[in-house]
Amino acid sequence: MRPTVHDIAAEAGVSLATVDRVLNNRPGVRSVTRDKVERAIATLGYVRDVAAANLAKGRSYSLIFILPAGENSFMRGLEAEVRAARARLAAERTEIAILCVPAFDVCAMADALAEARRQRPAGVAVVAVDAPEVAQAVEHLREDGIAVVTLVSDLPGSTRDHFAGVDNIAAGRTAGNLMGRFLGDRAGPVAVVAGSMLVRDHRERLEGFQAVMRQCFDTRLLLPVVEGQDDAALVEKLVSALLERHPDLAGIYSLGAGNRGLVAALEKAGRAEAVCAIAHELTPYSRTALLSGAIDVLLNQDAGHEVRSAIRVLKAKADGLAVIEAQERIRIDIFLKDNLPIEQA
Amino acid sequence: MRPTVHDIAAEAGVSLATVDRVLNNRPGVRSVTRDKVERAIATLGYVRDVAAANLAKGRSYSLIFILPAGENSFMRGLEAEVRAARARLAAERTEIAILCVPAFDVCAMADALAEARRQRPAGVAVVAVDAPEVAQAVEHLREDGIAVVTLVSDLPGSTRDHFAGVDNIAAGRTAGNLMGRFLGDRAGPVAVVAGSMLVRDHRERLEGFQAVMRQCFDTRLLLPVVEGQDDAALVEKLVSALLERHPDLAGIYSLGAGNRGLVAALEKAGRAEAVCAIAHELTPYSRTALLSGAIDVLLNQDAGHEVRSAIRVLKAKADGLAVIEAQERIRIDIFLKDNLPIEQA
DNA sequence: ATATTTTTGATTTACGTACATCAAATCTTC
DNA sequence: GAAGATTTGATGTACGTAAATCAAAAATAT
Repeated sequence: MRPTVHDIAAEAGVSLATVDRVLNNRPGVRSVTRDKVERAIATLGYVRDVAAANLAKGRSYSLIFILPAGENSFMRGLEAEVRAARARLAAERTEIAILCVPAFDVCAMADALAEARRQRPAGVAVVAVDAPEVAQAVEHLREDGIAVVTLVSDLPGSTRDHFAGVDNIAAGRTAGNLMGRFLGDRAGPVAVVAGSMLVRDHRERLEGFQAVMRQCFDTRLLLPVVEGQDDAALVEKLVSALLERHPDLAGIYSLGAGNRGLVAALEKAGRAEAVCAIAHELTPYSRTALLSGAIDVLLNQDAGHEVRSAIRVLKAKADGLAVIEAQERIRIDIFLKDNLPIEQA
Repeated sequence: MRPTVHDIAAEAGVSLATVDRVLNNRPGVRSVTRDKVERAIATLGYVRDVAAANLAKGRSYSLIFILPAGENSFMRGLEAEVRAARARLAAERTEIAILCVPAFDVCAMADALAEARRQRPAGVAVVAVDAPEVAQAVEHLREDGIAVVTLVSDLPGSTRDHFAGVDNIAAGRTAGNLMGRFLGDRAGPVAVVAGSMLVRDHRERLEGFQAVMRQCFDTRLLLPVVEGQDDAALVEKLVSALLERHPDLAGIYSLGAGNRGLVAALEKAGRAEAVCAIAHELTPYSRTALLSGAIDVLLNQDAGHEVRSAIRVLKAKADGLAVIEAQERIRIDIFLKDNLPIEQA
């Protein structure tokens, strides 16, 4: 049987009230007495029952998630994961509210953060737009003792408690390594399609990709980056142009969204097989393209993991507890058609 | 404020006792009354506070982990993860005991399972040896209503509740795909080093690897499998022989343990760079080899994830709850030197 | 209508911890 | 050794649910 506070009191030869004073370090205990109690705790191996403690304290966690609106598949998947987590955590004194704001809109995001602050939650998770106004709004939250976690996209200039997302430089490097090795001695240049260089993730992926290509595959010609604004139609136009201009194009690294356009362009040109395509994020579209061979490798961040990690960290930070960094590291998934997880309904 | 059972009683116009009868489906409630209560639950959006319920019930989970003894790096890492989880879960009414049994010893494992059964835990997690006696012992546990999860290595002939591990056929296919593409047009045969064909994981990895090589890279000569018994010294000897016999050896897939031997052989022959090596499990040794270039790709299963997943599933099964399959799927990590996680102390 | 069974209400205790109050005991200090 | 301050004990209530008891009410059977 696990020891309780009563057992500690008996073992230490003090009253329950004194044990309580020691456990919750309240004043009015002589150090000799405190020692006695602490020794009893150690010998009996007492650990506080957090469930009972939270019940007694009436502790509950209210969290707010701020996500970009719009029809980005990945972001909608992320939202679905937040909703799933909310349903599960309803039974565990944790309430989650979701705020959707227009994508890439600095003012809207700052406003949403201010609104979140007004609601005085225990913590806020935000897919951050990398702007000073947003960093400023995060500071205000932190000043009010609200835990803040950035999700997917970080905000390095701020004092956010934690970033729940992948190392995008490493992701870019990985893409570079795979591209270089997959192409081997095959001739032809490599193109990079980004969403926008204004977004931190994309800049970092590009940086990593270019670094590896320069370092390890320096004979390979790297074409200038084109920006598709994460828009499928624009991406298709740009990639079609690339394919036309470079009949010997060997590979394409698509580090943003809009993969539908990439695949459409490749297939219309009849070069889906010939060109080695590496893209990001597993969505219904990219899954199909991977299986058909139009895309060769998909790099992915698991939205479910990111959301669950963000929640764990927010709760821990709200209670002033340490987080296990190793457990909260979000890994870069590499999917080939052979290790694609079964599609879920 | 979240509604409580009292609120339900008030809303439904019945007593607390009746609400309790409905919630815990005890007998003695007319269906009309039951409906009233259920409607109140729905309208107020009541969800049972599991922490309070478990406290009241005095519910606690005792789990037993059965792991192979020996100096296998991966298994010791797994044990460390179990210990870490035990320390964390002590505060959450979950007690974990660890039983180590000699590796690959069918009798010892059956005995351990019988011993576990005697202790009447809520659940048992076991790194299963694939043998009928073990499956039989698992049946006995299940008959006693004890939840059973296989860990890392499955036991398909049994009625275990769940398998917490990776799809090893997919892992083998992934290795095959990467090997084929990394080698490209380079000439030379590919060798496979297994631990033992008596172990299910290894058989499955081999099956997947061979299938992809035959299917997609059929011009590549695949040498007959050699078995290194997961022993570094033996692996070194076998790989050295392979290197000598095949001066044009292009690649090696090591699907078992003993990577120290693999790397030693490659380095002594001065062919660490030239030969494309794909191996399994991230350990301090394999990490070094990946960074030095001796190993080109590491496939890994995250022991921490597997342990935490096993615990979640065991608790859910013990309570007769459903598990979220998507959340419990253990992914195959693919590590290149570029996406290797920071080493933890 | 009465007897019998079934359903419901009212109330209490318990789980392990937090927190508050007030009295009693023990220390300081002069 | 008395006055004051500090430390400790005893006790009660609360959190939200589970589970039990016994009485009261309502339904059903005779």
